[in-house]
Amino acid sequence: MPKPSPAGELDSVELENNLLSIWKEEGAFVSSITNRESGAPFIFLEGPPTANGKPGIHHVVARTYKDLVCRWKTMQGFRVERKGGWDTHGLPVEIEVQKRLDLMSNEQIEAFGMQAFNDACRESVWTYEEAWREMTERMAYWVDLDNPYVTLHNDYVESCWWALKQMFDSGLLYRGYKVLPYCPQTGTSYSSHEVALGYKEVEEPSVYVKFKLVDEDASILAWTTTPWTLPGNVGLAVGPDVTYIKARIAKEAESWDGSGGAQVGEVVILAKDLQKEVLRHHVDIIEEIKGSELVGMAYEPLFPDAVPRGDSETAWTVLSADWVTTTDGTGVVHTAVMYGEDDYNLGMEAGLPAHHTVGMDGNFVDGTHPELDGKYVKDVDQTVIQLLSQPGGSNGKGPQSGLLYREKSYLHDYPHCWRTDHPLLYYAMDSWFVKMTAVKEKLLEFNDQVEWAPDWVGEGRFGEWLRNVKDWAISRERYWGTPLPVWRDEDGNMKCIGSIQELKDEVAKANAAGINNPECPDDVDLHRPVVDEFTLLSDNGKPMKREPFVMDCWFDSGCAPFAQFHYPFEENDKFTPAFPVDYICEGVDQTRGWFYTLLAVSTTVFDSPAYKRCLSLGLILDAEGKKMSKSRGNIVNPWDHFNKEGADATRWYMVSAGAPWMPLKFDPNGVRETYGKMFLTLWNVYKFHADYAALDGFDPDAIDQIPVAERKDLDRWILSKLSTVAKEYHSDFVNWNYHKACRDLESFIVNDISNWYVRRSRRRLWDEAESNDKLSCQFTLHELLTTLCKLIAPVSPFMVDTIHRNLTGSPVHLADWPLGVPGLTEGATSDSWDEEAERATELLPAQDHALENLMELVRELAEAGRRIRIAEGRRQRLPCLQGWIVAGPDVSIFTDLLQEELNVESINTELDLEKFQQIKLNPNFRSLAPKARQNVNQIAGMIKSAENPEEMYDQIKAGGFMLMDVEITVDDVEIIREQKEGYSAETINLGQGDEKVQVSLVLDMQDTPELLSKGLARDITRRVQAKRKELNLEIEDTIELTVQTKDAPELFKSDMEWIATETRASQALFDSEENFSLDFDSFDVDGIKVNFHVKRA
RNA sequence: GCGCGGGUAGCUUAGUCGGUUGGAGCACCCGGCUGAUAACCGGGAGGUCGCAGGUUCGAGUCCUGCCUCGCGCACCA
Repeated sequence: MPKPSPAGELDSVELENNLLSIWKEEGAFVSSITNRESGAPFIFLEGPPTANGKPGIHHVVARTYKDLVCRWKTMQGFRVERKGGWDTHGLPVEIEVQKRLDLMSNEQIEAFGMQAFNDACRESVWTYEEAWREMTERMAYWVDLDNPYVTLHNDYVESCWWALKQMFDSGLLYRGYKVLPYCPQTGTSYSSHEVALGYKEVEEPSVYVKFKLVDEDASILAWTTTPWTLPGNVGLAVGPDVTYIKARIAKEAESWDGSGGAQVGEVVILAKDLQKEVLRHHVDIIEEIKGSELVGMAYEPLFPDAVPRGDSETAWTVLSADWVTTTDGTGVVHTAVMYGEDDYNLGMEAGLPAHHTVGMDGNFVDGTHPELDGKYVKDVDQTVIQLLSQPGGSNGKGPQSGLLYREKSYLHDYPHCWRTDHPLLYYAMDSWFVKMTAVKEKLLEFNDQVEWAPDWVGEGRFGEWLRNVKDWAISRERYWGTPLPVWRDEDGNMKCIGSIQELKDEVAKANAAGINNPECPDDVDLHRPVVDEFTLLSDNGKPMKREPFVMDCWFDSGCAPFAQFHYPFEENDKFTPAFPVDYICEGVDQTRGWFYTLLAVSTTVFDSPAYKRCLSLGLILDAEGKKMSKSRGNIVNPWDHFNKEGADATRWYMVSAGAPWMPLKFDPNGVRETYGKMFLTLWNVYKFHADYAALDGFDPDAIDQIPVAERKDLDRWILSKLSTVAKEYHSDFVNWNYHKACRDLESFIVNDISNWYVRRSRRRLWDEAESNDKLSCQFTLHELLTTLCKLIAPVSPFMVDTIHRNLTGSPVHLADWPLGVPGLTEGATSDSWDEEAERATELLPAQDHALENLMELVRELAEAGRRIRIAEGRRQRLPCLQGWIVAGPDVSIFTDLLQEELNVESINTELDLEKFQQIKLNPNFRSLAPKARQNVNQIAGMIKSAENPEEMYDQIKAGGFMLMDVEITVDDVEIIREQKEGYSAETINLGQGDEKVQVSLVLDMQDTPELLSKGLARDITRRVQAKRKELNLEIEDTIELTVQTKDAPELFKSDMEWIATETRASQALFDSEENFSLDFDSFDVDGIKVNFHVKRA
């Protein structure tokens, strides 16, 4: 190791920028990996961000946690390769481009040209790549951005195709006709995780409609919140076990809002439980009927021309469905086969006609009703209501009062398009699915194997999702994405293509059969429209066209574990040992996103989990607790902090502010605090060491190192504490409690190292002569700092690298974790994550708990002394003649230290407790309560208010002491010692339970001429030192000092000499007369005026 | 509506198995200390521990209900 050079002044931004260029020059990131060539692999997988949005502070949070775990594992000896990644497909990209090119419909895009449109998308995804790269580098997130995986690359897409083919071959990929949330504006359906992005609360008209029975003069009431689905009605569903009533309107309603109504004498049928909710008329109940008795009854279609009956026998009849409840509506569910999932399933089961009354454009198809045809469904709610309300109703077969019973506005959350805000329509359509329901048990089983942080995300939120798993709708009626590689002929024969080679072969086969295909080169672009141009040949010799869909872009990212390596087409040796991955980390919003799609793909393709550990991060909010979003304009720009406090402070703040999974309220002031407290303090501790080490030519490799056992108690104490803190820090890391680790370490640096160890050691290094004591201190600081650097490095990698390099000559990122390098041990695996703590702690200095406890007491005593002085009005610089420490453990090894801290001439241990103390008894509820039961409070009161506690305690010790028939033993009371009145003393309590210690400090308050002289000397010295600093004098400069005091206590010669030495005065003149001079400074001490003058010698 | 996680001083938060006096930091006020930094130390002020019940000798902590915020889920018609 080289000898340290002086630290210099801190400019954290400059320091970090310097390091960034050094790292770049050295290839630091790469060498941190090659350095661990022989280590066990630890596999991290980067969740790909999309670069068509600007990076914000929330990305810095996620990248910090990714980085810190990877750096930590690297230091532990693992080989941690980190490939970057970009998510480049999907609707967000298309929408962005559509906005820019003003192409707001599919027709417009196709008119513009699919190739040109996709070219624009391909370009758009890199809009902010540079910004991402700069942010990533500046924050020191070490990830390979020069060789990332990119979801739009042919290699990546080919791997996705391969995965789809695996699903296709195992029957998990299927084409279905299903009701899906569909946006007529973007012309595409959505998967459940996309739908979840767009729920909005809206108020809409809901209607109660009469369905006139064919064979009876009565109507069944049904309710719907989507009047536009009524023309498509082909059935009514009732619960077989629900009780319904047949009721006759008895008299006119008293008041009536809106349209609809009923005449006296009309008969309606609805669930008994909902009568009060629904009916606005007084009715006579004719009879009660079971739902099952209603089944099979026929009713008049509302819009007779809208849906052709076909060969359905059940159309427009009452059907039975056990999911019907009476929580809302009428207990009768209006069923429009094409516009509801339950409706569709019931319709298929019961044989209802499946006919669309609404087109893909969201408009009613011709032939529905003259007043509705061609109109957009959401625009004609009122028209539907009017048609129903007219006399006889929309079909003319209803009662004079019409077919509308009531309308009511209804407030509910309804899904909207997450890109265009357009309300989604549930719409039956062709779509492709992955049969996730078939592997549900596997999903649950694999999820159980994942170590989730926090565990409730895995068990609760994610587990819940998996238990309700639905088939994954993966096709999109869009342009920019991985094309669905399935070709289909007119008979429904299909082929799924799993590679470029296979595509080429099939194209060649088709060409041979006379189909005129465009060329299909090795680098054929695996995107639309290129792949659409190919017509393949089915086994029956018929032409097959590609199913015109692209994949849900979440499917792409779900393929990342293998597609990043172009598996199985190349780099097989890379993928196999890297799966499942060890660690992923993303925002909790990815639970249903990436966390799910990874598992979905790995389960269906590899029958395996995709990741072993998942850290799910909380959302990031602004300082007011509001979610950060572009629209609110409350996004914090990371550069505001990178350029001010630096990335170290920003990262440390984010990690220490709270548990990773808790929402983080990002407070810019918190970053400033972290900088001021943690990093400035660390720097000054380092500076203290480095400056003196440089001055003294300290050599950390010197052979005459002083063994820890031979160093001062103060040194042994701080080193012991270092071990204790480091172990705790490590174990917090293992348990994902990074916030706790960082908070404790910060407190150690500020309170223990800086405010106690360094402050108490300052004079040791001032000593210009070489001494064992000074060396002990230097070695101790050296060891402290180098260990701290290693502990801090994963979280905040900059400053500690500078420090480590200066102190040891090598970068901290190649250093070993102070608690061991299990990744390097023979036969290690990444799963030994938890086991290393045990094996490697002997690397740290020896722990001495007794010494740590003793120092704790000493520090408490020092604080108690200050409190006593304040209470007595005795200033700190005026020494006390003597002090007594009463009771407690032997603190004699720290007597000198205490004398200095307390400014007491001599500290004595006093054995005669009685002299200063009296005792008090306090009840110990924990042991008293079980036997005293309800009398505990009375007994406690008696103990507390004992007139003579000493006597009572003696009786208790003697045994058989009873209070309210309960025997009180020594365990039931706690002895509190407090000072007797009239003493300048303070009692402190330390420890808990049996280890509880009470120690008192008593200070002598008398004044003597010697004490007054010493006190005055200290005050003068302090003022002169301040003046020296004010005059910008160097530490080694000497001065000429003049001091004038009048009516002051006598200043003894020895104290004058002391002042001169302390202030480096080559000449010191003490004058008891006041000769005012303008350039003299003056101050008051205990009512005495002191004038002084400092001049550089 | 259902599920998960929060609600503790003006702000950020700790609080173990229920134990009687709920700790810190920031900010504020007073004092002290300092050749020690944006530091440090002591003291003060600041708390209906979201609300209401319950269990208990005793509840921030356990139970029930409610309010509220966030997230997730949900077309239940």
